[in-house]
This record gives sequence, C-alpha cells and structure tokens, in this order.
Amino acid sequence: MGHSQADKAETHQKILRTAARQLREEGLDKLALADLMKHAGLTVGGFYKHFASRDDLVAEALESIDSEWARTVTEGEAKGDTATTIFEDAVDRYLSAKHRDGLGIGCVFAALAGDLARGGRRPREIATAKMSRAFGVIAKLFPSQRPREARSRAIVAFCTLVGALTLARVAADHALSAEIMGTVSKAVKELGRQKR
Amino acid sequence: MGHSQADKAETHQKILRTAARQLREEGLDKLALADLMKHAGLTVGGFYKHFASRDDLVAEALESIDSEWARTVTEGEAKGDTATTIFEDAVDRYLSAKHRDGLGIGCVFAALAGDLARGGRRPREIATAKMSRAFGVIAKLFPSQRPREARSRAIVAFCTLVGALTLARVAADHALSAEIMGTVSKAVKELGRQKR
DNA sequence: ATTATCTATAGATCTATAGATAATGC
DNA sequence: ATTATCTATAGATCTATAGATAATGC
Repeated sequence: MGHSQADKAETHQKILRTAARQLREEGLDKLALADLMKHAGLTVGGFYKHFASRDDLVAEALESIDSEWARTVTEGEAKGDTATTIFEDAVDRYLSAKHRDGLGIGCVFAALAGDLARGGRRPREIATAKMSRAFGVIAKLFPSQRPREARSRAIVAFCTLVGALTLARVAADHALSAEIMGTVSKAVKELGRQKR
Repeated sequence: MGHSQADKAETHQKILRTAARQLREEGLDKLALADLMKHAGLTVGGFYKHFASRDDLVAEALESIDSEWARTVTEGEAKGDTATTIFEDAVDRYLSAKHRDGLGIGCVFAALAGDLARGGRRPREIATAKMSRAFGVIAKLFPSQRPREARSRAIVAFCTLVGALTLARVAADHALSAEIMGTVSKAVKELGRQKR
C-alpha cells in the first residue's frame, strides 16, 4: 500500500483511464463508483481523496479522452501520407468492426452523444470543444477544397460517421450493420475527394 | 376511480404515451416507474397489472413510437406533393430547433441510439425493425435514382440526419448547433436531388 | 367473485462520509 | 503530523410485491 505523491498521481491516472473506458461502455449515468474503483484495483472509500464529486470525475474523464483524429493525422503526416490517404485510413478505422464492437476505447460521441445531450452544462461544454476541434482537424484534410466548403463537408462527414457508427451498433442484424458501415464509408470518402 | 375494461385499456395507453415521452427525455435506464405513474396520474402500485416487468414496458413503449417519416409521406402524397418536396419538408422538420429542443416527442434514434446500442436484445430488435423501415421509406422518396443507389443514399441520409441532430443537441454553443443543422440540411437535400 | 387501483414497504442498488490503519515526508 | 487507502454504513434512490379498498360484471 504505497502513499507517496508519485503513487497518488499514478492512482489518479489509473482511475481516470478506467473511468474513461467504463463511461463509454456503460453510459454517463450508469458507471458506479464502487465498481469503478474495483476495476482500478482499489476500494470506494479512497475515491473522494481524488475527486470532489462524481461530477468532477466525469468531467475529468471526458477531458482525458483525446480524439483519435488528431493522433491519426500526426502519424499520417510523419509517414508522409497525402491528406486524402490520411482521411480515408481514418474513415476505415472509424467504420470498422473493431471500433463498432469496442465501445470503451472508441469515439466519445458515438458512445455518449445521447447522454451528453441530456447532460449538465459542464460535460456538454467539454464535448462541444472536442467537437469543434474534430471539425477543424477534418477540414484540414480536405485541402483541395475552398476553406468554407471544406468546413461544411467536414461537419457533414463527422455527423454522418457518428450517426452511422451509432446505428451500426444498434442494428441487431449483422448484415444490416455491415451494410450501413460499408455504404457510409464509400459516401464519406467521396466527400473528401471532391474538388471545388 | 374507474375499473372497467375500457378504463383499463385507456390507462394502459396513457402509461405507454407517458413512457414513450419520458424514455426519450430521460434515457432508457433513468425513467423511474413511480415517477412515470405519477406523470400518468396514477400511483406505482398499479403498474404491474399492466406490465409484467419494467423491460416489458420499455419494449411496448418503444414499439408504440411510430416513425414521423411514414406519416409525413402519407400526408405529402395526400396533398399531391412531389417526392422531392416531401423529402425536403421532412428534412426541414427533422433539423429544426423545435425537434432539437423537443427530445420527448422526436426521433427515437436521435434520442436513444446510444442507450439502444448498449441495450438488451429486445429493444435493439425493435429499433432495428424501425431503422429498416425508415431506410425503405426514404429510399422511395428518391424515385429518379436507381433502386440500389436510392437505398444507399437513403442510408447515408438517415445516418447523417441522426448524427447531426444528436450533435446539434450536444453543442453547448448556439451558433455551432445552428451551423450543424443548416450545413447538414443543405447537404442531405442534395443527396435527394441527385439523378442516376 | 374478480380486479384495477391505492398505500406501504422489503430488498437491492448507489453516492457520500466517518473512522481506523499504515505509510510518507517535514 | 499528514494523508492515501481501507472497512463499514447512513441516507437516498428504485423495482417489485403485499395487502387493503372500491368498483365491475357474471
């Protein structure tokens, strides 16, 4: 049982990582603190030395989830990929069976947008900032388009991807789920290829 | 305090209507039976004369929510509107401030897709059937397109609309919320106007 | 006689706190 | 001395059920 400041910081991060996953898997309201702490290898009593309230945990955990889009772009640029290649790789990864079936490590909007829409001001503001950033990152991947067109298409692409992944997760029918992902993947890639 | 069979059937419908609204407003898991019955003008004790379990209520309530799309099409055809007009009116209504701010009487997917994705088999199967029907209804509004194209575009349109409304509800920033709805509205209408 | 509704409550959650224990760090 | 963690629990939920009451309908 370590108690050093370094140990505490590590514990804090461990709780956040666990919460970030469990929130997306279970929903904003269903995550239970005792269960969270158990998954983090701790007990519930220690929780309030790390967070002033459950709401604070949720806010910090949401903040800690960073966009895959930004990471994908940085990696793609390091490899020298074109913007189109980077965008299409990101779309493939977004609309993959792995992402569809991996709620806990996936897109925060596909997992939690419904909860966030009903949520308090703070979670919604955190999510809004992430959304704006995503629009910006995607728009930059449409360099052959005029800036205003690129932003519009980025917004449309993002809404379409989030809607498609969410609905593919709802679809109880495997074939329908795959059809949604395949169809939308093609359509969204075309948005990125448009000139003008 | 009436107890006739007719009264009971009326009470049953009243509970369902109330639940259909409250489920969308609060989420699949947060609706509380005592609160539901109170909103329906009753007390919690009577609940289990109408439903074998909470799960049964949720399933029946989800079933009872019928798609606005089908109704819009029937009404439009009665007025003699063209398919394009019907589609674009429906898009305008879907991406309106009224729909965005009226969770309880709006699209079941925009309100509950996240919850449904995590839900049990039964709610998901009910939702899947509704989703398939929506794809079919929208595809028929694209009569100038070849059937397979029309279906693909209908799927893309529906995913885009659901994603856009959900994200417009999340956006804490009014301008951003309006930008999402306006941008997506234009783009989705273009999908309907394409020939080939 | 049957049953739709009511009041009341048992049992199972879940958040937040109290108090004990054992390690850190001045 | 301070504090990170533990065990235990108070108080507030929520689902489901028990038993009383008052109306229906054979």
